[in-house]
Amino acid sequence: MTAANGRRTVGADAAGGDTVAAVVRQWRAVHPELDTGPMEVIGRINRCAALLQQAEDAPLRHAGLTRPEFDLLGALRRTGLELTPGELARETFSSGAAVTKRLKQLTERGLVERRGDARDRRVAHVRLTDTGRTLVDGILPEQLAYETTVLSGLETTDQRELATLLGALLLQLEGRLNTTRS
Amino acid sequence: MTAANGRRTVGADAAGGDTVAAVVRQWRAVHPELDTGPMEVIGRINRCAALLQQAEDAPLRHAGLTRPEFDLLGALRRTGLELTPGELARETFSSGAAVTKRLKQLTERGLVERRGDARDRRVAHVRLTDTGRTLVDGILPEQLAYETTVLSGLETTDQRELATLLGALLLQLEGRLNTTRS
DNA sequence: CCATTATCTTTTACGAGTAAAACACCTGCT
DNA sequence: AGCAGGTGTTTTACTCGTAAAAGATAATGG
Repeated sequence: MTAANGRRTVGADAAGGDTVAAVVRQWRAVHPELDTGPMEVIGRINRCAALLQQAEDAPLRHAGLTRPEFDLLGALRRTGLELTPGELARETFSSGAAVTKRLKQLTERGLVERRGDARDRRVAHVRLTDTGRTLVDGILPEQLAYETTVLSGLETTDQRELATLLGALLLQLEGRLNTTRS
Repeated sequence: MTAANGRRTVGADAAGGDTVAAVVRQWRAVHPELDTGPMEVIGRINRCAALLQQAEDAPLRHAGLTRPEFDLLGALRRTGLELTPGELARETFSSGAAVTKRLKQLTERGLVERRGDARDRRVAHVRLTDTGRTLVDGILPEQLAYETTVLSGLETTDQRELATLLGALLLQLEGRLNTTRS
């Protein structure tokens, strides 16, 4: 009872397939009456995200950045604008408090600068420094190249198909979750 | 310049599609020479995972459990065995330290019990209490029903196709990342 | 048989995110 | 003008995860 790698596993996952398939098999053996369809989608999305986050951040780590930090810098770079902390929070899907903390660190490292608004003194405007922009522009190609190799196990047509299906799902989720504030 | 919901956005995402598509369009405008293909897959996986985690845990929260806690209980339930902390860590893809902390809380709540090993006094064996098993068996159908509605925006055939593609990707990732310990 | 090394688990110190409150400032109404 | 309420940002208190070290025990090989 051993998986493809050397680690011993406890369950009925010897018979091939990914780890999520093994988990689903176990659940079906215990609760045959349940429809495990959703687990095969959601479980795999979560597991892929977890594995990708471990893997994909290698080029970032090399530059001393975390993914959330890079997302923040990237938002400034790809919009080409100065953004306020609130806008950065929306662009990076994180809380305002988290953005505040990240800005503090990125400012200390000289990657972004802040400037107060003349009219409305509550708001700040954040922009990339030259150093910050150079860093982003240097990392991005490496990051994309790395992601390309991570996905290289999948045919190009499958990658596109996957992107399309995920896009459709995402569209539903973003619509549903923004309206259904239960 | 407004997204489907009411929140103002800063970039060029008015033209429809999901938020990841909008981000990719911005990057392409700034760096037309880069192949943004991988972002459309990986970005969407990450974003889907983030949205699903907010949404999907509603039935769990209702039962006072976090997803990692439920994963731990679920591992015990679906294997039907007593598991050691180490095995639980592997089954739930988390660190040993995290498992230790969760076990402490779940034990205090009377959902799991521990028992020492007679032969090897380093290891502990953890099992569900009756309360714990009842809780898991009560939550699981709700959880699956909820996940079904979350995915209901996608045709059944598309869901299956998505599950298949994700399974193929996951198989690659799990193989690659377990061998390439860079 | 004892020392070294490996294994299993917990502890410690710390970093990072969150929700809620606090601040600071604007805006519109009377 | 002045205040009530709204908005943008930061602070506070807390939770949770992690890495690394510690602790305890087992296995191996001179």
